[in-house]
Amino acid sequence: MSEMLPGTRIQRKNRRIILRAALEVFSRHGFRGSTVDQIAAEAGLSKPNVLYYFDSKEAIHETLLTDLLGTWIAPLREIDPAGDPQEEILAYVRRKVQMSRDFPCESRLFANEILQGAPRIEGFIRGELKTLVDEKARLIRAWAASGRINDLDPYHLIFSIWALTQHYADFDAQIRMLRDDDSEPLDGAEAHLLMLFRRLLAP
Amino acid sequence: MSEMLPGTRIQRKNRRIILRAALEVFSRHGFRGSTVDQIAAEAGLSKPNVLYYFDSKEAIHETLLTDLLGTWIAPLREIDPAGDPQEEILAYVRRKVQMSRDFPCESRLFANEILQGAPRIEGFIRGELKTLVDEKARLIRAWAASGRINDLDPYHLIFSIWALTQHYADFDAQIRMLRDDDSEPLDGAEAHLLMLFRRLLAP
DNA sequence: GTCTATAGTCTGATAGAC
DNA sequence: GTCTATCAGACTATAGAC
Repeated sequence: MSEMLPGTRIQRKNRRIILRAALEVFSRHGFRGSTVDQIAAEAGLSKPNVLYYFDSKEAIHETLLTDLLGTWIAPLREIDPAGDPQEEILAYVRRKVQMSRDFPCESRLFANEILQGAPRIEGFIRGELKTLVDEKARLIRAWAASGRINDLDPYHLIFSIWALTQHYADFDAQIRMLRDDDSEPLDGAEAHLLMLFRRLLAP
Repeated sequence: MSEMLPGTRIQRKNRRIILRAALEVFSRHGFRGSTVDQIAAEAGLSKPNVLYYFDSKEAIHETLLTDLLGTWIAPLREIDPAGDPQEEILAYVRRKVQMSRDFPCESRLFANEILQGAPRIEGFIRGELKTLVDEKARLIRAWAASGRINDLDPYHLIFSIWALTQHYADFDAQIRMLRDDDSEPLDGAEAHLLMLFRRLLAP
């Protein structure tokens, strides 16, 4: 958590500026495709100054990824076993749509990482994420067994939610080029996705 | 089309080997993140030899992208206005699943390009692809108006098909890490996706 | 056609003045 | 803390021997 690191107020502020700039750059070009120069320009600082606040380009990237993972996993964790099955899953879809709206760069940073084979977050995926996904998959299976939602493979259901919601952040460039109006694609998408999952989940 | 370029049999063969290797490398690390050294190693050739067959790293990447776009657009083009609406769309989903199965690297190459803002294929997307998508969107709207399928936004329907099918190629690394068995994720996915779209399209 | 050697450029990181 | 200057290594691309 970069907010809790020691340092003066100006130090913490500059670290935040650099992280924000680096997120913009890394999310577009990936780790290898990004340069410290680009990050510095985006942050409005000199290259040596960026490397004064972080030990290395790698350290900036690692900080971003680590900060991201907690945020990334939260919406799934919030699914409540005590709630109404259909409403809980639809609320999860809404939270994921909101994430694509509020954190498109974070979504692309994550996508870039997975596209590359997830070398830096393999531990997170096989550990924390897998434990949580397995737990929620058991919950969804139990809900299906009780007949309250359609009986479908819980893993493919979760993958479908990820695919559909993250697509609007990750493939944003393509979607905007294919649309005539300049309205936010996600506004129409939310209603579409909720309708889709309502139909899919109906017993 | 690289197959139609002039040259001896061995020249065409080496060009194919290089393109195959470059596809593997570019699809994982993006253009900037890939090196000619990596491509040469993957192809089993020396670095200068690779640059004997292609003018530059950029030229290899451009050849790959150009070759890809035709393949990429074909499944959508095949949707037949004269066919049964639901069956035509489900057949399209099947073709897209097959693409993720047969051409996962091509899918990731495309994803990498879009993530970066689609700088190299903006013309293709705004031109050829948009024309085709608009045409098929009108067709789907007409089908919905006739009451033969559920009335939904045709653009979001198409985006949903892209998101769900390509996810299994692009996020393959994550999906495999989250599964216990070593069966092909796409085998179960195809049945799941067909069920999903059958429910979504039902009038 | 394929190699070794290398030119020229870019990039990550550091030194040292202020 | 921030800058200019710069080094060391990696990278694309080419020259030239064979």
